[in-house]
Amino acid sequence: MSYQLESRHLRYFLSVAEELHFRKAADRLYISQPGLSRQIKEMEKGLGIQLFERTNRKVKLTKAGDFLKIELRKHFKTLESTLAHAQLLNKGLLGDLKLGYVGSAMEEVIPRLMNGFRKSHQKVMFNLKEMDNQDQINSLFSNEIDVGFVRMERIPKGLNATTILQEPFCLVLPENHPINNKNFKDLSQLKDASFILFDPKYSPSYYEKVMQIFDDSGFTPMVTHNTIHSGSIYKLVAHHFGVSIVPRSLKSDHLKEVTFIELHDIPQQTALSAVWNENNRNPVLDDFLVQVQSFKSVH
Amino acid sequence: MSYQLESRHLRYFLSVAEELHFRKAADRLYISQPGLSRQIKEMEKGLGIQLFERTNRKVKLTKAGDFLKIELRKHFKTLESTLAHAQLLNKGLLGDLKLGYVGSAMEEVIPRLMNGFRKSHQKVMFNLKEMDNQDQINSLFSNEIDVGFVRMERIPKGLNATTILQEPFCLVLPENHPINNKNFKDLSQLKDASFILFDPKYSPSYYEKVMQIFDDSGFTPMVTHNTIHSGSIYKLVAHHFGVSIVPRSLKSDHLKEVTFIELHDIPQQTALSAVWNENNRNPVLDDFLVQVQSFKSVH
DNA sequence: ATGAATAATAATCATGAGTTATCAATTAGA
DNA sequence: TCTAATTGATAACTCATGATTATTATTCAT
Repeated sequence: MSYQLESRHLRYFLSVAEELHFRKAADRLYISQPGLSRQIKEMEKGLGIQLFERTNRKVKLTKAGDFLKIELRKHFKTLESTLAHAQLLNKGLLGDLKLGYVGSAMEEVIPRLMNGFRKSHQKVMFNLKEMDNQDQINSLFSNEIDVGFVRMERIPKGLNATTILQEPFCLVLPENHPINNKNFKDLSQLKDASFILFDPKYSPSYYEKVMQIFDDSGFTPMVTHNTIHSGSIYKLVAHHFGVSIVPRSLKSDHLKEVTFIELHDIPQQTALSAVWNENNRNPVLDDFLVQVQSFKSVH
Repeated sequence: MSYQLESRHLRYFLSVAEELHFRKAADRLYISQPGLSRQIKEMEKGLGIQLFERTNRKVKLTKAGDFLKIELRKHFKTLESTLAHAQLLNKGLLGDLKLGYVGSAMEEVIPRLMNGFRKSHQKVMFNLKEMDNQDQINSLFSNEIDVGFVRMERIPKGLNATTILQEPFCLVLPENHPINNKNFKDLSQLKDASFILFDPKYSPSYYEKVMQIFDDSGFTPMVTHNTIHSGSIYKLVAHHFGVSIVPRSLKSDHLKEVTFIELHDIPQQTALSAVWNENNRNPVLDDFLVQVQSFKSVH
């Protein structure tokens, strides 16, 4: 264990191998010639390999030396690119980001965020998974996802959150329903209707808030169907299985079979929040959260 | 240029990355814990990469650190095998050896030498080329071949040589020739015969020696054909184009159409020599020359 | 609270990389 | 056949820095 080969030896060796001249190589390395000679000698002795043939006037590579020159050059090249790669990873310009989200976040928010983010982070890969609120919270604690997009009032301790959108609710009616934007006054007009709502398991606090709306309107709705997909809700509404209430971000102008009525006059709104684990050390996360902030400032 | 990454840093980093514990890693490296901490910190600062997440009680790899752990391990592995390869090259256990030779050397000598040599040097590749004497000498000086097998008296200065075989000449006669082993007395019996001899250009000194034999026998032969291939000589002799004289090593018992008569009673013999450039630094050469010496001691 | 575990800091030491000065051997030119 | 120039190796010494010891700060377990 008396000798340890260091990168320095390899660098020095390559310099001499390229110059085939100790003085010139030493100049190039900004060290003195005797120091270089000593290091090369030590390397030769340590490896048990004759690297150069010195004829007191000429320096020549041996077969082993010539082989090493070629191989070690490759070696430094790959080391260099490995380090460059690690630096990108460190800066968060390379890596992956795992997102969980409730379906409505995929309508607008996530595509927009990703679009802005990839301008500066082309090499970051996104892993996307639709999940209910509670699964997102669990996955955030176990670091299975980096950011969650949830609809919930109170974020558990240990997680950080920021509100992305604050939006009113929308009533969803079939196209030719007697109530429309013109004659709609308040929700009590629908106290006898069947309601199709998001599954309370998907987001209990969201469900609770919707129920508050009915409370304020003085009736308890007849909930006939539950689902977690807005598309399913619209289909059921179109086929007269009932009416529904959804966040405005799920409103779509492309649908002919259903109409939307925004509920401006009630105090309830629903918020979409981005949530993350404060101990998450994924370097990509920091940059992504900056993107989230700039998204908020625009909307 | 203030910071230089050394192998030491990489070794230390790998140790910590594997133990995830500075004390244990330091023990494994036979250095003190503070020294290790300093080196890692220096490496992190130098590369501008956060390698570990230290929470004062736990050490954890960052994404970049985890990536580097994997890559640098590979790195050391390849470096190791590169050095091992170079060591083999240095010892002459790996590499190539270029041989030039006159045709007769391929009958017995070269196959035998190669056979013995490959027992200890399986990985050495031979490059074989039949050449006339002068081409071999030139190729030795220009290092196009490492060893030559020639038939010549005086080896040029700058080359080393050793005699491998000293052998008598053989008369070559067609099968049913009036002269045979029984009634042969001396060469003057063939003073009226046609002779087929090796081309003097192929080996002038060899040719000169054969001519001395005729001189001593008191006649000048009628040389009707020249060739450089013993096989051609035998064919021509078999078809009664003439008789010939060849080195004993070209005698073959498998040939039915020609007979051989060894010329014991004349002073001339012919020598096969191995020749090499004394400045040749091919490490395989040294070991091969040892093989040549041991071949001589057996014959 | 208390004590054990762990990494970081501070101050000091000592190894060995690097320096200067010189030599020995070879080559080139007068 | 002398120099003079070139080039790598040696010897002695300097000093930068890697490593050590002693200590602190923090956290975790009891």
